[in-house]
Amino acid sequence: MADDLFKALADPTRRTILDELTERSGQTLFEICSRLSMKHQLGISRQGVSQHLAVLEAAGLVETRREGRYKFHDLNTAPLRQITERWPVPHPSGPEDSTP
Amino acid sequence: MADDLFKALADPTRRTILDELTERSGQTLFEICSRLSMKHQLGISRQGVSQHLAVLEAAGLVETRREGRYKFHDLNTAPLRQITERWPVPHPSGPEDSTP
DNA sequence: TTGATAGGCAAGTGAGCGATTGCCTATCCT
DNA sequence: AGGATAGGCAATCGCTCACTTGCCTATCAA
Repeated sequence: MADDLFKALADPTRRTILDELTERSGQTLFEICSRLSMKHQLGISRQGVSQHLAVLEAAGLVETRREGRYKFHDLNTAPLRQITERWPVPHPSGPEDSTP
Repeated sequence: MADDLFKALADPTRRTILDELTERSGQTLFEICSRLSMKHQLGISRQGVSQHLAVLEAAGLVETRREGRYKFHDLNTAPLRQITERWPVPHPSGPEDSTP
């Protein structure tokens, strides 16, 4: 359950994929591949990205829909709510509270 | 940076430790060891727990203070805020939205 | 000081994971 | 039909990581 979620977040490449889908949801595998190598200088194979997407999907962070030969990947951040529900985070409560 | 945070959350034992510290902050290593084996049936060595605590501390999720021969471990959930700041989570917006 | 308690350091081992490679299927265009 | 595009499956390799074992240091009580 939660295991899948945290495992999915554990990899930096997967987190970058989430960043890309945050910026633009509904991308195909090839689009994501291009972005990773262009914007992030990530030299990774198409299958590598595909496997990452599978892990993200297992965690519920990515949902997919097929249209013809295209498969679009949509972001779903809802599972992240589990985290702050499990370990309540105190309010920022006004100005920054730097620890002197 | 964020790497330490997600790596720390990736392990189920470490998440259980966070649960225990949520319930009762300021425990010592031995207290945490006892709780893990008692309440959670986790057969893990003291050094194992110690290493986990070090990882959690590197992530900023646990802060420590020494008093004599005791070292107390306090929970700090503030780093978790990064997560929902990075990938905004939509409001539950009223009643539960179960996916039928 | 001796013994007991609380914790730390370091090396070794086994399993899981990220990544690649090679080949295969499905859809679209001409 | 044929080629090109978009994606999937499976086996393999290397490396990180969790965990253990063994020994060492520091604080407190008798």
